Amino acid sequence: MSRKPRALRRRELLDAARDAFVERGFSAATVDDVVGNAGVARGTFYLYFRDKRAVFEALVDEFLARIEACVKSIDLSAPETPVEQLTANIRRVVELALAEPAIVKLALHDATGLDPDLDEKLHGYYERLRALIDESLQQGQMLGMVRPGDRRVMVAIGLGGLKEVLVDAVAGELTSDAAVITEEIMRFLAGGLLAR
Amino acid sequence: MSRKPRALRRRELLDAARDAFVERGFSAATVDDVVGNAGVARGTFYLYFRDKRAVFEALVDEFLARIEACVKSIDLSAPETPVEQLTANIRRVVELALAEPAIVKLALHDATGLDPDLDEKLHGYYERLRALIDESLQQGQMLGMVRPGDRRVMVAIGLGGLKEVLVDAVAGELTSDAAVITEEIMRFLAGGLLAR
Amino acid sequence: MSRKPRALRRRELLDAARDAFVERGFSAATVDDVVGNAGVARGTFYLYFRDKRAVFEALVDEFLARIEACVKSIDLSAPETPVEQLTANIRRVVELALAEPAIVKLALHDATGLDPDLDEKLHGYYERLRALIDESLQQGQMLGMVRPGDRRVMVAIGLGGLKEVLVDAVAGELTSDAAVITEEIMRFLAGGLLAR
Amino acid sequence: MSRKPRALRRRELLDAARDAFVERGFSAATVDDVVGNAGVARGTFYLYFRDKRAVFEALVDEFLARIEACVKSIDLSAPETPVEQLTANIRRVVELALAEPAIVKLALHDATGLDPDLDEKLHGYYERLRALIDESLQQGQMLGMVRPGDRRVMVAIGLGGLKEVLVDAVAGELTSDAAVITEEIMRFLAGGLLAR
DNA sequence: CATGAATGAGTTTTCATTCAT
DNA sequence: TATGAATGAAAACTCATTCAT
Repeated sequence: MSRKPRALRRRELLDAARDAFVERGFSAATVDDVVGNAGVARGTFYLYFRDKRAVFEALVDEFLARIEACVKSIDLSAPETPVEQLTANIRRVVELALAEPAIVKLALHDATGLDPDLDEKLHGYYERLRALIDESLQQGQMLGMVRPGDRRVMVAIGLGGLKEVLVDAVAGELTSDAAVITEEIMRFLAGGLLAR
Repeated sequence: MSRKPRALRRRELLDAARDAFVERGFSAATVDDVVGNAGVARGTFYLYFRDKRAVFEALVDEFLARIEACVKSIDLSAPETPVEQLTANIRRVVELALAEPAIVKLALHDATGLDPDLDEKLHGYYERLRALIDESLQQGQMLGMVRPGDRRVMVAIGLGGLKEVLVDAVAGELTSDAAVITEEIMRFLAGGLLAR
Repeated sequence: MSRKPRALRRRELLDAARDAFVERGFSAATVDDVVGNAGVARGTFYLYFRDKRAVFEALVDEFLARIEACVKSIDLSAPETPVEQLTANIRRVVELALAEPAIVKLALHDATGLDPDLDEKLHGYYERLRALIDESLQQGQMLGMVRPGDRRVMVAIGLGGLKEVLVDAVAGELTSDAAVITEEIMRFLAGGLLAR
Repeated sequence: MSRKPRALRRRELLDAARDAFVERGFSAATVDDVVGNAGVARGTFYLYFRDKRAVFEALVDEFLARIEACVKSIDLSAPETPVEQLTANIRRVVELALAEPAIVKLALHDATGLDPDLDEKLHGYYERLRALIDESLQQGQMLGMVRPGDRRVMVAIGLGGLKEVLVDAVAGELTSDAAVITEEIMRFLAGGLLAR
């Protein structure tokens, strides 16, 4: 009926799908739910996405691209100190997550174990993120700014901790103050949990 | 066919289900896969479990019970120091995870977003675990052994970090040496990542 | 886009449809295939044909009309003998078939069992063709040029044999020499298969 | 509901499918039509056949197997003459066709152009039948019992004629007397159509 | 005339669950 | 207890056709 520019209709379907997935979970949500939310006919969905998995993938792609855009490599020649740059990176990620709670829930919480292909894709993204962080840690270790240790384990803890914080934050179980969360994360990174 | 003690048959079905779920994911795995693995007829499954969700729940229950059994409250009057007790707790969890990789994958990776009821159950478990850790942290803070800070964020980071380490470890992306993993975790808790 | 004379556009669509139907079969071929071959938009198709069946029908009509044009009634007062006239008829049909293999495949091979209306139409054509041949046979019998016998069976064998020869010929399983095929058919009609 | 032996249920579904296909044509008939005829639930169909094409294929297989069983190789050392044996072959085929009109309609009339795989299968069957006949003709030619000529064309005419006769016969457009049809076919083979 | 976005009825297919044997 | 045939609700997906632009 209402002829819309292709990109706009696609956007509507993405948003409708996001809502449907958040509300019912990816498996339980049906294409019917999605088109119902979008207010279009069933067939229209397939004009824009091959299948249900494809929308999900597009949503995740979109979110991960935005996450990646938040993370700038540490620049030693910049006026800000490396720790300041790291803090800024984390803060941007936290702010993005708080601004897009629905997608965080989807991408970090619901996206795994649904579909082998999708898992693989997510795995690839994580690998890239891990590599990025690993590299920074290595640089930091060489400069004596990061303590020595098994970097893969360090990355895993850091990334896992960050993910859980984000998920909990958007689930409303934590403060919604990005500054507080960021500061707390930095304290963890700087000194662990134990007093000395 | 072969009349087996009820408990044994149930065990076989649980194991068969675990394998099926790990291989194909909970949604994609069919009851047929499960009974196929177990070598019994379809109807038999329903003599032991109400439905497909029930086996999954039983598996998760079982695993979480074993996790909880690993975690002993810190006893200040014990001969071991609190840090030694914490280390032992973490080490037991890591060893359990490495011994039961399939279940880790299921419980920590796939169990989420499938079914509102199940999600709630898992959430409850996590809440209990969180409360346990939170309590310990509080105690530690009062004793001056844990630095001050927003405990909920501290718990989230710690738990998230631990989960990710376990998932990565069973995925074979990390060392399989429980001692190394435990030590690395403790260093993180003790001093964060940054050198000083 | 390119405004073309109506008849030309229609011709393009007919050819595009013929190709699509030959390649994928009538049922499997989609209107999309047709307009794709023709290089026009989907809607354009419906400016020229009521529906998918209509193009098919138009193609079959066209072909049957050309077949009928090949077949001239036997004229006893003509300078050529009846057998010569019959031979010429058959030869023209064979030549047409060899010149339009795609359409032969469609009209004789695929056209059937698709749609009751279309079936009826084809049946009507065959009836007319049968009647034409039957009439000639009757005339021939009266003149003593055709042996006696159940004319309906005779027609069926002759028509079926001719169809099969044409289908096989365009399928490349027989010689493509119209003269040879025609001669062989005439020998069959003249003396059957058995030696004497 | 009504538990039946597997083979019986399968038979019922085959018969139901045959009826559905004859009534509506293969493309138009739905799995729903089939299970409706059989009086079972939709899912039951898929317990016995992979899909719609599979039942059709099974029906055609069955019919062609029966056709092949009708055709005995000509045995020169038998007490019956070769022509008598040929006549008996043809008569058996005609009788089978008259006894199973529905399947004749399907296998000879509706089966082509629906599905490339199915077409190929049918084509294979025809090839075998053709080879069988070709061989007999060759033998006959060597013995001087069959006149010389392009055997492939001869086979095509014979087979096409036979098919058309059978289709017309079961369509009620010809006599239903197997003896008459057989005799008429033999006269055609023996002497063609033209008097001499 | 031409376009192609939108429609939605119509089919196929899967699979958790039941229940007669 | 064990079996596995049967069920049927539920989804995904296709595609001929329409119609606003």
